[in-house]
Amino acid sequence: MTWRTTVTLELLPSPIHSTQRGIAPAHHRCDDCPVRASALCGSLNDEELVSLNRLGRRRIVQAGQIVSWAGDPASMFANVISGALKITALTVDGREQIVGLLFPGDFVGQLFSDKTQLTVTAMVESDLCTYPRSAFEAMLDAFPRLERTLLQRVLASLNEARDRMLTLGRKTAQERVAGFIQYLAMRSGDVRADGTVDVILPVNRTEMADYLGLTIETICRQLTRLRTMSVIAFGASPRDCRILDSEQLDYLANPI
Amino acid sequence: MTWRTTVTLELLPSPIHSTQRGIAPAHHRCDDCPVRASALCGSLNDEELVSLNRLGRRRIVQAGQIVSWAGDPASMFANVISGALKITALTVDGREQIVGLLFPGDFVGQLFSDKTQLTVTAMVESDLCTYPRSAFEAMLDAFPRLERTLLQRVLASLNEARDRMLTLGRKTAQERVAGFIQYLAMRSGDVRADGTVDVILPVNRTEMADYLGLTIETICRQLTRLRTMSVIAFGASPRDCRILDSEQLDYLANPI
DNA sequence: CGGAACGTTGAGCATAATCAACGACTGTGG
DNA sequence: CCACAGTCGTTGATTATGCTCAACGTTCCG
Repeated sequence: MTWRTTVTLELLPSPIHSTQRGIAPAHHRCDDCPVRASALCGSLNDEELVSLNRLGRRRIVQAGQIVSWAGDPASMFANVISGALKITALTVDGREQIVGLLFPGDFVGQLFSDKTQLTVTAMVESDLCTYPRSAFEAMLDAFPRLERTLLQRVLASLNEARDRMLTLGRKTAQERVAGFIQYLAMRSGDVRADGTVDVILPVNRTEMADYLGLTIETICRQLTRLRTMSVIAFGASPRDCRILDSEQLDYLANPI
Repeated sequence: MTWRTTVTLELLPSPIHSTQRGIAPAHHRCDDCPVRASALCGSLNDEELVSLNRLGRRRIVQAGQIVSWAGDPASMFANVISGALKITALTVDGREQIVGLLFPGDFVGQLFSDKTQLTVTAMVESDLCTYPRSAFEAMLDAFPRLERTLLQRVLASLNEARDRMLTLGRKTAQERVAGFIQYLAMRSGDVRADGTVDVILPVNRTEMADYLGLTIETICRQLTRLRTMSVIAFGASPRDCRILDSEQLDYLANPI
């Protein structure tokens, strides 16, 4: 049994045929929320959480479904409980750029602004904990620690956005692709006994291209190149990636 | 007297031979601060400003001088009183991307984070109102309105950063250059009686290239192209730009 | 079996980068 | 005063990187 034939996709539900349907109960318990520690709510104590609890509604969005449209009034705010979403910007003639990815613990939504130029789409079935925007803004007034945590998150997002500007403005295709795999490995890679690292790509080739400002063909060619160089290998699915040579990958992502 | 020969550079002090030297008095009056309305401090009342006043120090930085180095401990926070600065990110081999421009009323500095990967450099002689980072963070605790204003600013910067990702990842050289001139016109253009708009480019060609993710030669060729098409014209200096055909410029920036 | 979505590979092309030369302007020092 | 160096901006010739267009393979369902 080789890596190439036996490894299966575990982390991500298939985008095509998700089985779960329906809407979670209106009120849920924050106590056993899987992202309580990592989400914004982590800055609140049990007592304060009760207020939030009353406001929050669970919402399950299917793969491909749009959560928030560019140009729409920004009326919602939400925490991601599970799944994966993309934030995209579009040119008038339809070229797409993914400007951010959202995973469990991240938040969605424009605050203090009536319109958004961005679209949020679920890439796989995702579970959101949503609040009316105005109610959440009121919570920020009431709980300074919540606001401070939000500020820190937004500052971190801004730093990440600026780092991505360097990638999009100045890096070659090879550096972008190698750097993306490296970033995913750092974020959620599984280091194995022999030093190789398993990474499940959370996006398909098209999304990878839209994230890195390249075309799908260029993504494929660069991945093939990395595979030919034995820097990475693929498992059963083209989303199961194993890093064979982290040092070389780092060099390709950040040459001299 | 034609536009091409008579218009002079007014807004920006020459980057080469600035005459003013020295350091402003340690304590200044916020009352007659030129950016009081537009800077973060605008959210404070007169009484609260007294506390800030005690902490702030004026600092004049010369053109080309670095205010904050990538990798340095982030110990300073400042408001821009006058001038223009750039925030840059660098690849390991020295390619540069300008990830943000700073003008009077904007703030400089990393908060709640011990290191920064970004470098801030004065493009022309600039006047800053600086605070020790820790002291400013304490002010945020004391004055919730200050923190709220900061949060709104950072959210706006994040939106701008994401918009720039679309430019850097998906737009052509023509769209980038036309869009940049359009952006400057919207921000600080001077509309004339005949409908043309005067814009003083706050950056030289190299900085324009580093901002738009292009080379200096491509910038020149695109500007020449716009000039040949009579969409823009240049005055005495290559930084004095006049928009002759705003409609066409908009079409070139956002085709179909 | 057939269609749809996704992924890969090839051939040719176009956009922007690279390399090079030159003009305008400014300040410096002989 | 003029020669010179330095910076900035412009233009030309050539190249290369990544895009476009096209074909085809695989997988998964209906």
